Amino acid sequence: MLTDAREIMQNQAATGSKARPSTKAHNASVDLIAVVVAMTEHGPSVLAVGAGDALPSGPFEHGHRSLQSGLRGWVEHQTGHQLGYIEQLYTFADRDRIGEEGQQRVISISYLALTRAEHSVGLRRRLWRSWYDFFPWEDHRTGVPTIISDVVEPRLLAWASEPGSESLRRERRQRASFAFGLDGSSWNEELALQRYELLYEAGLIEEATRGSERRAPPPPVPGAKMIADHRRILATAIARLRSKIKYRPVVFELMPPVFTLLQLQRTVEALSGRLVHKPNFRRLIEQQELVEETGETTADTVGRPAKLFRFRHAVLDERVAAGTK
Amino acid sequence: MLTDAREIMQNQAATGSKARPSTKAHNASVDLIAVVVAMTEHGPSVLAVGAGDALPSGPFEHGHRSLQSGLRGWVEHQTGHQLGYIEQLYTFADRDRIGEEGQQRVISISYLALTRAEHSVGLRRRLWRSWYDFFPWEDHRTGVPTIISDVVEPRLLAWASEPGSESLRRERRQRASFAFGLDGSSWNEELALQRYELLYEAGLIEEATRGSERRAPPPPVPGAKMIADHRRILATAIARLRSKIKYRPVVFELMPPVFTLLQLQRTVEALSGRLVHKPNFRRLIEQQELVEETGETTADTVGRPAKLFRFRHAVLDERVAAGTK
DNA sequence: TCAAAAGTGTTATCCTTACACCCATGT
DNA sequence: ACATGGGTGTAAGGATAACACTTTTGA
Repeated sequence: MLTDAREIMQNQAATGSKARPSTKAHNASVDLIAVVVAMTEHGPSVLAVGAGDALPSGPFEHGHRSLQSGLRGWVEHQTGHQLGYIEQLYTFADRDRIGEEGQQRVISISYLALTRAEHSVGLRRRLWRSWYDFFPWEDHRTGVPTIISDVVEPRLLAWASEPGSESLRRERRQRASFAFGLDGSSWNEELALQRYELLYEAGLIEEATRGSERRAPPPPVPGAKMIADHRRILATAIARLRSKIKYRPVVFELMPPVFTLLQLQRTVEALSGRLVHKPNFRRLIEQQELVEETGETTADTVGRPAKLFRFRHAVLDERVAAGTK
Repeated sequence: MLTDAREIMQNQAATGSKARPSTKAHNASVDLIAVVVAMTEHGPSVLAVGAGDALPSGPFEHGHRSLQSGLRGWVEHQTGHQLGYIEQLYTFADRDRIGEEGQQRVISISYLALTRAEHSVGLRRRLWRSWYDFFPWEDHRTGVPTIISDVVEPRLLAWASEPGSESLRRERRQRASFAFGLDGSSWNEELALQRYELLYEAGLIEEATRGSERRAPPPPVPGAKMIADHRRILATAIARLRSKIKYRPVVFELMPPVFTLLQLQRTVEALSGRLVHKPNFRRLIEQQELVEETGETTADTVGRPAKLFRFRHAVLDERVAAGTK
């Protein structure tokens, strides 16, 4: 783990961060990518463009005042949708791409944005797709999906039984059990990214088997694919959001101004992919003083009319830690 | 909140992410910035370059295989230090900088890295500085630091009493109390970034008062300054690390291969800036099976010899959630 | 009267925190 | 003997999860 010879030879006086060698500009193009989430009739949904298999994105341009405003601009251009809450996800460097003057580095900065589907303006090419179209194994609201025991588990076990060292096989079985709640492990909805990466590593994701790979790739696990690594970015967003709703009041970005507690509960359940205990959920929300009654009740559907609530925006000043679990 | 006219006029057919307008390349230079943390005799420390007021950094170059390897390269060049654990912090766009051909966008990608101070090779310009030099109000290991009641609290209250609306003043007082544990609030060590931002907003940070500002800036709160926004990046790293040690076993990246439980406890305390209950800490660590006995005991110092432990690297496979609280 | 949704009360369990105390070793 | 660090037992308190049950409306 020592510095290799070349590095040592090159070392001269260390330079402070501002005294960088300016002999040559090392430029890259910068891409902004958005995972825009809203609740639709089909569940927790993500805004897609193109053939419904791409996240809205575009280059960071000189005219953009900031990264976030650049992102807002592209999403509005491509989907006619205004963004509210925005949070950065991750930055990564794509493989080199061939540009006009030889190879060109591309930096991609991904964001998670939350809105309401009705915020759209006009009817451009815009598509809401349930995120469970892309990750059918992530929806546990009606129990463990059959796809796990029917497809995911056997194929992961096959992968974990491939030739190799026994310790490698044991490690693979262990990771699979932990990520998907097999054997004695319990399901943890926040591991969405680990699950995707595990399937990817096992060659069970369509995007993973491309070009000159091995001779017989196993058939991929069901789930709509996306271009490039957009599905991985979506998995990152889902994991982040599932984690965040537990300690920050971000669900309300997805709610209409006025809602019932059951509607709020259904939203949380849709995001986390699992059911919650109704009486406890209501107590938790009211006890945290996240909402206040409007005084109105629902008149519409069947059943006893429910009180209507609105989010207490004041909690954003009062406390940092407050969420739905 | 509607799309403005200019935006609507510009809108044509929406483009998928790969069908971006390629008429003009929009390039930026990319900077990598590292917050390298280790435990030294002076407590939790950060690797500084220049006059001890800059984080190691350098441009992402074409020769770099990845963002992380570029970061490793720059840190090794500037400090002779090998990095182990690395995690991305945040990406931001600096204000435009004047380059050779007019203005030039600069993207900065910041990272948190954990190592041990002994990992250094050679003696280049390298400096470990306790992070409490930069944030003296963050060390609560020996009780609430006097600087809070003597300096921070009165100046924040003065700021919260400036002319303006009553609701603004109430909001400022509320934020100050919450962030610094004033009035009835309790201290939360994870709010390091919010505290820095609050002080910055109140004009109490030296870096905040530059150029043609108001007539009489108040004297800044004690604490070593850094160039540009490096101190803010450091605050981000501290907050991230303080949060992360609670649910991921990252402390061990800072420990020698073999250590006593008290040494581990001291490290956790140094990072979080507060003391922990010894018996409970030991039970927690052992119960989580994060460590295993080496069979050896310490022979050196005063007191009863302590058992030596090593980190069980296997837990990285077994579980994702495991930490020191 | 029944289904659907809104609610209330209470208990069991676990986790965290704190307190009290004993053990082993060197000066 | 006492200071320093290692180590065990146990109980109080709070948060979480679970179960049982009542209320209000529309079909």
